[in-house]
Amino acid sequence: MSYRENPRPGGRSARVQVAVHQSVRDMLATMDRADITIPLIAQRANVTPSTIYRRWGGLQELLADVAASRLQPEGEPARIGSAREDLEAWVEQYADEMASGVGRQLLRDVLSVADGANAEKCCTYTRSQLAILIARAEKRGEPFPVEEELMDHVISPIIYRILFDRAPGPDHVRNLIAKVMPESVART
Amino acid sequence: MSYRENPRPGGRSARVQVAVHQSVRDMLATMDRADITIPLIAQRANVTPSTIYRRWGGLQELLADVAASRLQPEGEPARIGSAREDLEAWVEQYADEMASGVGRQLLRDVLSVADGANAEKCCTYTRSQLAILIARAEKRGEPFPVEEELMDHVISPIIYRILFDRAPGPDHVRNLIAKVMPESVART
DNA sequence: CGCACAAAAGCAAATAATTTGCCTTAGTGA
DNA sequence: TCACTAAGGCAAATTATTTGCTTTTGTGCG
Repeated sequence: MSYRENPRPGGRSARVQVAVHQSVRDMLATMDRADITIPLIAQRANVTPSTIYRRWGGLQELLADVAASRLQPEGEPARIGSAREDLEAWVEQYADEMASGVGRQLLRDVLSVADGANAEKCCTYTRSQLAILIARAEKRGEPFPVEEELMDHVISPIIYRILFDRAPGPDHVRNLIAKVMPESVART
Repeated sequence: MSYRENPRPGGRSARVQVAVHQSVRDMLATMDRADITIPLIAQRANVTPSTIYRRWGGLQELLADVAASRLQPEGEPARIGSAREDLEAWVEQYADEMASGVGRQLLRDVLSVADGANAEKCCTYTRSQLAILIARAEKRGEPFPVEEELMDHVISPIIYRILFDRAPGPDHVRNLIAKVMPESVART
């Protein structure tokens, strides 16, 4: 009565997935999210609603799935200058993206589903971007915080504020970074 | 076509609210959340579904509302010993509650709605508990972190991990606290 | 005290979404 | 090429949601 596993690479199943995701992205971009319904998505993607219900379960799950794929980073963090500068640039962009209306909504979508798989995915994406920055610093011999510190003391505060409070300003973001950089331990 | 403002103190409106909230709590405690529907809640609360739809808008909003009220702290942080000990005890309990299945779900519910009012509420609750701890420390002349530091470097990492990753263990929580305590600035 | 008013609830019909059983189609591998 | 299987289509049945209209209930005023 319901069959959704991970689709085989090139089959019909995969095409449907792409069409449905695309349809959702289009709709998210052009209409009010409250007006998005599965029958509408299905129509635009040229599939029947029952296909979507069987594969995803419901609107929330579908939105979470789409959101997770949109939160996947598109490339490596830019190379600006020192490892620290790279980090600052990347984090600032990350914070801006997540704090934007769209970003916020993606975060909510990803979190609103009981199955934490999508949320974990997006944490993994972030870690892997940070890992790249850390590797660069190491290669160049620059002192740099470890991943855990960055996650706990830079990423977490940013996301927490975005989700529960007001988005952090650029100065605050820079401050968070300053605090975890190995040199600047001194601080009251 | 829809009338939901903040209800007058003692009226019928307030009674309905209590009944509906109660009904939701009961159901959350006894059944699978996926089986909870507005018609069921309405039946148990002895109101009609349309009342709920008009007052809350939908299931997500109602769940978010109930979740926010359940996240409200019930009393002051316990007095254990030093300000730091009080903080440790409170944070540990907080982390445990939030990391539990129920807590996690409450967080998700509160976040899953576009209107951030409920999420902000729960951030405010946390701040006010911390403020109490800070005030105690000040009164006793014990050195203590400021609110912002606690929010950014203790609460945020805990909640981030709970939402996106694995729940932090008690040792990690203690570590986070150790880092923000004014004495223990020294650390690589 | 009782009356008029307004806000919110009830009711029920109309609409829309979701679920499900059964059938068809398209990929897969022998 | 053929049989097999997983996934999609279709349509009927079920549920949830919306909405117009009516009724109830608290509130404040005379």
